[in-house]
Amino acid sequence: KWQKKWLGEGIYKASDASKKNNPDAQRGRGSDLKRRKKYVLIEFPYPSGEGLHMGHLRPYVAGDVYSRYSRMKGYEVMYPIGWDAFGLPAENYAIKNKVHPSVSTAKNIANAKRQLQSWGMGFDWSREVTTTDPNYYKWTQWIFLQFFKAGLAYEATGKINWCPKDKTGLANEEVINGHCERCGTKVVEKEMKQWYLRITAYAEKLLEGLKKLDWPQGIKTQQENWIGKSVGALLDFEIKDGVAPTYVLLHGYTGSPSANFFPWLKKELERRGAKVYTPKLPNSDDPRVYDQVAEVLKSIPFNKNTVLLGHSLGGVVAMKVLEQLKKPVRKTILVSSFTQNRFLDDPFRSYAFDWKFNAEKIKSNAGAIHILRDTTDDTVPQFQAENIKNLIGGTIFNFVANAPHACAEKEPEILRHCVDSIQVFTTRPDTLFGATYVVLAPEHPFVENLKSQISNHKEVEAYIKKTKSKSEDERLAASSTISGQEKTGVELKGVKAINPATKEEIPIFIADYVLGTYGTGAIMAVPAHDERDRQFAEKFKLPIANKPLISIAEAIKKFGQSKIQYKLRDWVFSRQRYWGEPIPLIHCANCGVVAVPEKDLPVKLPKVKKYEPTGTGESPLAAIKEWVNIKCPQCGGKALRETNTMPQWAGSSWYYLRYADPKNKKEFASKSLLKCWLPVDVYFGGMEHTTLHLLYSRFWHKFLYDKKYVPTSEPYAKRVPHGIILGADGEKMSKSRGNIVSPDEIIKEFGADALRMYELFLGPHEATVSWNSRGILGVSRFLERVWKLGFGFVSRKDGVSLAQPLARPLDSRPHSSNFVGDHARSGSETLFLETNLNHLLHKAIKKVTEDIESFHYNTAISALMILLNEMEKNEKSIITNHLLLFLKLLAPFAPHLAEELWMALGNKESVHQSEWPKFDPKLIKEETFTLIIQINGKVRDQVEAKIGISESEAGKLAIKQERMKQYLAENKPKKVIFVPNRLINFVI
RNA sequence: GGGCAGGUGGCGGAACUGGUAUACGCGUAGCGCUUAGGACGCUAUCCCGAAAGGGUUGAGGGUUCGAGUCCCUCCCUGCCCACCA
Repeated sequence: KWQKKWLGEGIYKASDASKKNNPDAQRGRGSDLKRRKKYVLIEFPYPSGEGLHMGHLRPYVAGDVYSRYSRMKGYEVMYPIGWDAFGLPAENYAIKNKVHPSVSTAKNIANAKRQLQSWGMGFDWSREVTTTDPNYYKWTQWIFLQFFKAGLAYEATGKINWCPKDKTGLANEEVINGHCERCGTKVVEKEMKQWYLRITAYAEKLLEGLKKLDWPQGIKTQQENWIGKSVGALLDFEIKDGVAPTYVLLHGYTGSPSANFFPWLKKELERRGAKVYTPKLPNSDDPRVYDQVAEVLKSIPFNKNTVLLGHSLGGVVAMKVLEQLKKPVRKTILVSSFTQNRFLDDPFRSYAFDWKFNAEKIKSNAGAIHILRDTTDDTVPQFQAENIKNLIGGTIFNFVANAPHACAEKEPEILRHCVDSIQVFTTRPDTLFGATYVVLAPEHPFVENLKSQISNHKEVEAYIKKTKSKSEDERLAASSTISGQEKTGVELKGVKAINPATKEEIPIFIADYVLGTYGTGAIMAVPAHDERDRQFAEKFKLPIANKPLISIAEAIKKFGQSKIQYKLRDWVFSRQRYWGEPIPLIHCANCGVVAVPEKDLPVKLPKVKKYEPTGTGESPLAAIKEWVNIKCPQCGGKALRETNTMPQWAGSSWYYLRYADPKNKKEFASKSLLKCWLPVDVYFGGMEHTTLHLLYSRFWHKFLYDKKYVPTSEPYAKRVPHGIILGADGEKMSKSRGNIVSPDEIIKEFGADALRMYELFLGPHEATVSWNSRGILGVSRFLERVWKLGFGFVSRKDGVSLAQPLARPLDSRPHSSNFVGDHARSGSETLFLETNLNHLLHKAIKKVTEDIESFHYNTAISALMILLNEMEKNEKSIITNHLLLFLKLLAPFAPHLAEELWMALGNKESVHQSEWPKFDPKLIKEETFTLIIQINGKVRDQVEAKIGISESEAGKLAIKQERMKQYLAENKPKKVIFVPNRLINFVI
């Protein structure tokens, strides 16, 4: 009854002050209030086929109580709700049952909505949003394009976490102990081209912003650790004989020896004593291969110690040169090169070029082949690296160039491949003198790099193979017993590194205790200072040199560069699945990657026949030719749509912004409304989102803030996390355990008020609790007693007997006591009792108010129970006002019962629109207190005393007590401690 | 191994900046009301003891007139991270 009425009257609608276009204006009720809004947020649910469960109930009830309370306090409250409706389950359901996800999603939403309303949730339904609604994801795509335009969304080839069951790539944050966060399947590594969001660019801001947030320290620390900032240095350990005597550097199409990284690289190599040739290739704007090759062969002497480097088309020239050589060179480095006529940035004149290669000849002359691929290359397609490898072999090295297509002035990564050196990251550059060996991660490119020089190459290969085949479980087992576990590794024989400080030659190892994904994948080992290095050194009988430290600044200045390293990785942002927001980009053969123009947003998901992921790394969208094939919006030429979709985290990264302005068609939300509502004042949610949603949405928000689209630097001012609800057996609720308690069933049996109150009464909000089905009887009885007290009072007062609308049959016999109506009362005795009740009520007002504000709902309910016990004892002296106050305190917790009784007492306006009571300090003041009398700190007696009693009076009063005689008759107290209004302690 | 949160009756849990440990509820027992009841009401319920009294907050030590609360050592549980140089 009340749920319908509340919904009909829209009592939970948050009104926008901005309609008056004046967000700072006085709002809400109460004349002393200024800018009083409360934005209360809960994590919007995923509408699954199973419906909402206890896990949803906890934060939602907490948020509901808090918003009802805040509304009564006079705040303009926004407590919105929506649906995080993209995601795998809907898609998997579609695969199985051939039902379009939008159909099942709509059904599930309707069901969840019914549930939420039956729980008595006071959401503002007029602001409902759904992430799968094109009107919503239009803006998700729009925000993505802002990232893209800012260079914070990029496509790169790299190893990513791949879930074989869900057949999709995962973000780092979605991998839990090597398993898929969603389905629990073991995650494998897969090399794929993926879209990334450059969250690492915001690492420092995300860290900095935490400081001023009113979040629990534990949550902040977790985010800090996840971002994992380390301040240290990059140091280069050159390899003995790592510098070749001769270098030949070949520039690319339209290039010259004075462009890009060439001058810098030449200088660096010459500084190391090498001879460097950087020929100017003829006709570089209209290159004819044989002219260029002839020029190189004519002017440069090649020998077995030559390193040949070609950038871009220079790489093609290099290959052609190799076809002609008589003897092999030492090494060939191909930077951003290719084997097909596939320049993307210019109509390249191909007629003059010969795209047939003598692969065998090149292979035999090239020496070690390094194929350097800039993963951000926008000129040469990424797959060209594979083309080269297929043609002539060699190793692909991925790196992020300082400018796309390696066009920056300095590209140290290229230098590193010219001069054989190992770069390490360390937080202790001051211990450099004590570095007695170097350790590489097994996947470190160096091993391939110096293959020919490593004498025990077979042994090394075997070790690498072994570590790669180690299962996740084995790795976990190894790492969980770190201290006891023997470290493994293999020395790379035949090569040595040079400690830049001592100039000593030191051995190089590979070992799996060094991670390929952190820092540079290589460390300098200082066994004297590092426990892990010491363990390793002891096992392999390596020297442990206790050398003096140098200053960090000096070490960095002389031997390297300072470096701040984060554990945080860029966010893998593409998924090879159907049911997600299409990434709004277009691949054009001429223009490269082009953003879908804003006017064409949203890029709607097309209808498909098959939802199955292909498993090849392409989304099912790739199969829809008529959707994929499109004209390039820039040049009008043939182009293809990006077929990857966004991860589920996309829609939830900004939904709280949309709530401020859910119907807006021109922008994702108007600035004035954002200014009106932001930031979210209280955000209720689970611990499991600490390093996922909470981090992602802070990142989006900070980006939007930098672009001046949102008015605050942080989205959520306060975070209130909650513990999980376990089954009665203390285990996680699950179908297989059969310990699931459904909120819907509880409502059927006990009603929504009992469900809500018991959930809150179970324990502290942040604690893990078990659902004990019997325990709900406690709050259920409490509510029935409230009912009896209230209706007994009303029927007595009005002389009518009222129907009993409770589902549970109540005792039909008349209540044992006799109520006295307001008007029938008189006399000093009842007045005294009335005052006493006032005292108790006002104490409860104080307690309940404070407890709600600190989210100690369990003790707030306990205070209500104590109050009810007292009111029942004094029920003859209850007046209407007492009951009204009580109902107000009860209203946030048990909104239905409170409303029923409230209306029965003759009110016209809902209790939820009434004003939260203030306690009167005068009424709370106690006149007496229990003076505790202690001997040597042990309680021996107690006596009632007046508040404010002095020490000497208290002493006299205490000594008078009968029981004190045995202690104080013979001994004079050595010392007396008096705590005013509390205790007196005699030390004897 | 690291970080965070904890360890209080038969159970869920209270206890403000050190000041009556066990609030509130569940369960249990007795009584009342009942044809009966797993409904309702009343009473009792940390342990030992007939009582006086004594003991008790994971274990042990310390500071203090006084410690569940502060300090040290150790044990255990949950969550998160995990060889991050």
